[in-house]
Amino acid sequence: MDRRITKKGDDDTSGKERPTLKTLAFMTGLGVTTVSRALKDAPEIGAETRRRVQLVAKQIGYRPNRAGVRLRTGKTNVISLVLNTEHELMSFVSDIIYGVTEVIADTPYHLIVTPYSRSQDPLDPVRYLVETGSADGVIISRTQPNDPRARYMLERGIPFATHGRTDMGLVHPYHDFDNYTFAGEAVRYLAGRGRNRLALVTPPVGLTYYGHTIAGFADALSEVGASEVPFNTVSIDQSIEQIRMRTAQLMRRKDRPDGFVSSAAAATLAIVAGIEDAGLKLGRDVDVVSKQSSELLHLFRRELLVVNENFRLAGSELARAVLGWIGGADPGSLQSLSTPSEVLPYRG
Amino acid sequence: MDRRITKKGDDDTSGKERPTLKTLAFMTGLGVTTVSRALKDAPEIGAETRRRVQLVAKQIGYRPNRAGVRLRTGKTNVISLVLNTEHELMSFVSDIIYGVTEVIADTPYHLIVTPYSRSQDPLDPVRYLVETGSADGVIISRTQPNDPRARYMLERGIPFATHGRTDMGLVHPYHDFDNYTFAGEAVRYLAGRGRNRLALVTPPVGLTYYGHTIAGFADALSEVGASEVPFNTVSIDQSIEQIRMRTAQLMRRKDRPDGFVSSAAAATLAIVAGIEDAGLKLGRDVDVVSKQSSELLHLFRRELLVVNENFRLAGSELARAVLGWIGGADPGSLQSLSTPSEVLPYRG
DNA sequence: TCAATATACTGAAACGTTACAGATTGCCAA
DNA sequence: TTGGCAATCTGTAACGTTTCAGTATATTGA
Repeated sequence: MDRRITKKGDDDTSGKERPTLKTLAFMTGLGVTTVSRALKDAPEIGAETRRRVQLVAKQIGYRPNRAGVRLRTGKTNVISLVLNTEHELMSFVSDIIYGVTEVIADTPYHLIVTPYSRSQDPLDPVRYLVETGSADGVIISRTQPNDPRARYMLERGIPFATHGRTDMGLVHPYHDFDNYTFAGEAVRYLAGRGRNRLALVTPPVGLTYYGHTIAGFADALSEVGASEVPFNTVSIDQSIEQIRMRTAQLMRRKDRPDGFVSSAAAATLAIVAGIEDAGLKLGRDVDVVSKQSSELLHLFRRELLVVNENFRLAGSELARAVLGWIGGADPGSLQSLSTPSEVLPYRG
Repeated sequence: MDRRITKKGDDDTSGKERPTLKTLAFMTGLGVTTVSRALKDAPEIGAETRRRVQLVAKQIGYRPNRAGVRLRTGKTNVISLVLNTEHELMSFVSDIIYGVTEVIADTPYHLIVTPYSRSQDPLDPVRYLVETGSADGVIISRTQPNDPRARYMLERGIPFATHGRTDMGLVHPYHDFDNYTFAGEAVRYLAGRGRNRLALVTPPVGLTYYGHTIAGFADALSEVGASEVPFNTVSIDQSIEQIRMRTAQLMRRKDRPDGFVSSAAAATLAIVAGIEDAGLKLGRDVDVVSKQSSELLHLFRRELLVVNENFRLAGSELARAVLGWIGGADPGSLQSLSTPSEVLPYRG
């Protein structure tokens, strides 16, 4: 069945059909080739012709057919955001998405979301995208120091950006939050309040920023002369209940910490619940510094100390980076690091 | 510049190139037409040929080229989720996305996210999608009783599903949470605890579920003989600070409410903050029943009373609905309503 | 036996775009 | 005048798919 409504004749300018190059060619009396080139400012088209074509195109609202372009050139005008469906339950995903869409709004690009589940190899969705040529650029998160996805995409020459850095001696665009500084500042702040037995709620083991975080934590600890209370059984991608229970256990011991540094807001809620389960009071018995991506923690407990991480910004930076690489920029110049805010106590 | 690496000859089965129908045709010794039809189980293809083609296709990992299909047939294999970038900051967006992706995972469909900002006409992105033929199906939220987007898509004959119902006498797929029942149950529960001066934190005025919510609230109020404390200056898409401030003002008045029904978790945080700003205590001076989409409110204050709304389910249902309509099902049969959980107090 | 018919397959055209290899025109130098 | 060249423009083919209108072969009916 043919979708077209008008009959086979080529010369219809009449109907409701979407205009194509052929339509423009007919209206201007030029050939489709000329029209095509005029629209992309090719040099061998006369200045007046060019203006004329572009005017008509604007008037009738011509938009290139994506399928045509994609079939002919391989260019999809698609950026794919690859997301883990299990871990990234947490809200910040929508912030990243909005950050990305903000940047690509004025471009011909579309954003497609490519999910994968815990059980899958994280490489699967990336391989799919590359093999089927479904995107011009890819954004991945949950980046690892030695990340097979980044390695694969570098090999295959497809532009991408990672949320978080790698450590493979390979250069590619990324955006990262400076978690080394975050953890360090958190420790220094707690030390400033006289806390000196600190526990760290780490990012997921294996991700690059896990390393950054524990390094910042450890370095600052020795700098200020505080000590670490090991809390290795907990990381932020565990369930709320797990974290809460483990925290309560920890806080009932005599050698309990008097300060926490938490890498995620959701985990912080659980930490606080655990602290209170153990009958202790936030701000008196223990202080908690936590990252957050929306301004909610101070509503939760005003004693909490927060550092803001802006995921919408991350999304924007990542989008800019991929687009930059697609546009031919040097990958090494498309790396950005976001500096943590100061540690912020509640200000009434 | 030609993308292809191998030379012009048509008969390459050698290289790393992605297999096409032509490749399959060459390998099987058939024509491309036959291969095409064999792959889609057309009746005029011999049973053995069909199996042979499908086997080879599986072996070499043939996947139809989306651009080719789209150009020829107009089928995009894309579902678009249209989102407001300003209001829907709140976390549940990611849940919807994951719900959608879960359903389309085993289909050839991709999910694209089409954003629009507050300033824009909500119809704009929908018009864009339809005019450029960018999607086979659309999912919209923030549905209004008389929704121009739904009307437009019905006119243009493009399958869609709405998150929330309309009230235009037109039939189309939707998924909705039963907010009438939610508000009613909340009132009854509060009345059961002896609360009889209740305030409602409404959904955004103008959306369909605003009406459902206030109706459920009002009906239950008169049923149990409680009275409403007007709180019209507040709705859930206001800023945290606004809600908090207004709540504090309200709670300092002598005719303050002794119960709240809140339509969103984020607003509830602000409500509680406002209550406490006024020096009152949750559970003693006032009770709050709130919807939530993740299990966080009980961590926040255990005195809170919650009702769960599952947005991941909503995403799945919406996706199923659009796919169903695309697949030719009766739109009227693709409507679903999700029943609220009971009101849940904290259970240690 | 012959025509009608069913079965299994096929080439060509088209969707909208861009790259390639011309074609046409005018102008200038020799 | 003529050859050469630059400036503009154009037709054809190709990307991978599906549909249309066949063709070739076997099967059936009388």
